[in-house]
Amino acid sequence: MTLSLHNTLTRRVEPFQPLVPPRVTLYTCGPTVWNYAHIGNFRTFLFEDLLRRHLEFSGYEVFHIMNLTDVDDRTIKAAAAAGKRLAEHTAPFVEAFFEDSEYLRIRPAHVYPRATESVPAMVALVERLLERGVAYKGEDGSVYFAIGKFPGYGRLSNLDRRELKVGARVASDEYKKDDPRDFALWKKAEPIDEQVGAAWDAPFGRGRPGWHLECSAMSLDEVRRRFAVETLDIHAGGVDLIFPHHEDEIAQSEAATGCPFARYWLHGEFLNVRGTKMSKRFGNFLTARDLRDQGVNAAAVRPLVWQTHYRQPLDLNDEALEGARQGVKRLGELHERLRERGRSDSAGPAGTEVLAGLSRDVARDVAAALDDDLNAPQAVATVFDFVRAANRELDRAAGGAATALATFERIMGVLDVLPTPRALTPEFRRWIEEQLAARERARKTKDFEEADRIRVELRARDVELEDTPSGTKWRVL
RNA sequence: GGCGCCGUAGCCAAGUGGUAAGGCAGAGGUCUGCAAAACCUCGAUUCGUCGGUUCGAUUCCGACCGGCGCCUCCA
Repeated sequence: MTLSLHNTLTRRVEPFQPLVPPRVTLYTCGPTVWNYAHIGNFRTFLFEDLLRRHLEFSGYEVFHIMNLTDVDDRTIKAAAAAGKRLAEHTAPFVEAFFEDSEYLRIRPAHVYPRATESVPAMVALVERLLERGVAYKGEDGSVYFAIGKFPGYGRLSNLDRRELKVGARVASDEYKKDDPRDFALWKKAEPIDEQVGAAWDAPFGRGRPGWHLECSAMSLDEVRRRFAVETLDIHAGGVDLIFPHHEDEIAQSEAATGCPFARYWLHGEFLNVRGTKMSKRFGNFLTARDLRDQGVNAAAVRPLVWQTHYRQPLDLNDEALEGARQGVKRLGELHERLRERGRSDSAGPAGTEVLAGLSRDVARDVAAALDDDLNAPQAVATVFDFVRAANRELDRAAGGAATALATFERIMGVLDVLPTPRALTPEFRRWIEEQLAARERARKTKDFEEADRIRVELRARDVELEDTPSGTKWRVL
C-alpha cells in the first residue's frame, strides 16, 4: 500500500508522489510569536508531526521547514503595547514555542526561518512580481498583488466567484487598491512600525512585509537554495489558513516563479471547546504550559489528538483528556511487560512466536491506516487490538516478546505516546523501598491492616503498587 | 449572501451500499489476603429528522432541524 493524502487543491485523497523521490520538502506554517501558542495551534503542529514521522517511517527523506512569523500586525501591536522593540517582545515567545513543542514531543523541523531574518528574500520576491507586472504600488505607498492578473486565483479556497458579505471584514483600506480583493505584499512603514523597529528599506519604499509574502519568500528561498527547485512537495497548516493566506501564497509564488508552489496542500481542522474553535479571541484557550503545569503528561495530549482524524474537528474536555490518559497508561503497562519478558525471552521454536506474529500484523495495519490519509484513529484502534491480544498471549507465556517489543517500539516511534516515567530523587526512591520492605514484613506476618495502610500512604504520593507472584512492583503515576 | 465542515452509545470517536472499529467511563466474572494490573463477558435492533434512489443506506440524492468555521492577515 502506498501513501495517499487529501489535497485541498483537488478536495480529494490522492496518491502521494513527491517531485523528486525519496526527498519530500515539507513546509508547515509556524506560530506567530506575539504570544503563547495554545493547544489549538498545537493540534495542527501535532498533525504535522505525525505527517512528518509517517513520511520518514515510510522511507522518505523529509526536509521540514517551519517558519516563525515574528513580524506582522499582531506582533507589532503587542510589542508596541508592551513598550518594547519587536525582537525584544517576540524572543520569549519563540523560546516558549520551542519548550512547548518539546514538551509535546514534536520533532524539530530542520530549519526555522524567521521573517525578520528573511527580508532580503521578500524584497527580491516583491521586485520579481513588480517586474512581471502582477504587483503595483498603491496610492498609500504599499505594494499590492493584483489578483486580476493571476487567473488561478481562488482555486484553493474555491472562493473565486465569491461575493463579499456586505459589511463583513472588508472595511477600511480597500479604496487604496485597484481591486478590493488585492492583498498587500509590502506595507508602507507607519510610525508604530518604526517605533518597534519593524521597518526595512526597499527599492519600492520603506516598509514591512505582508504576512502572506513571508511564507512564500521563506519557503521558496529554502528549497531554491538547497534543492534548486521552486516547488514544495507538501504545504500544511490549519483550515483557517486556506483563505486568504494560502490562496495568496499560491498567487504570489506562482506568479513569480511560474512553477506550482506546492504539490499537496494539507489542512488540519480545529480543536474545539464545546463546539467552538479554541481561540485567543474567544478566551477559551489553554496553552501547552497550562497543561504541563496541571501535571498533564504530553503522552496524554498526543493520543487525544490521534484519536480524531486530522480533518475532523476535535472536541476537547476533561473527560476526553482523562480517557486518553488512561489509555496511554495501558500502553505503558504493556511496554513494561514486553520489556520484562523480552529480556528473558529466548527465541522459541519456529511457529511458537505468537507475539512476534501479532506485532508484525499490527505494524502492517498501523502503516496501512496512516497510509490512508493519516487515519490515526484507525491506527490507534489497531494498536489497542494488539494490546489486548498481546496481554492475552503474555498471560499464556507465549514466545516472541523480544521481537514484539522491537516492533512495538518502532510503532511508538511514529505515534510517540508512551508515558515517560517521572524523574525521582534518590531520597524518594529510598523512601519507597523502605515502605515496601516494611509492607512486605507486615504481609509476611499477615498484618494486612498495616500492609494496606502503607499502600494507601504510598498511593497518596502517587506510588501505585502491584503484588505479583514474583514480588511487589511499583510505579509512580 | 458566498464557500465549507459537523451531528454515530455517558464522554472522545473510526467506518462501510449488505446490516455499527477502538479508547475512556460503567456492570458482572477470573486472578488476588484485599487491591492493582491483565484477561473474559455485557452496551447503540441503531448512526439528527423526514423523504427519495436501491433487493438493501448509517453510508448515495434532496429537504429540513441543530451546531460550527472561513469570507484580507486566526493553527
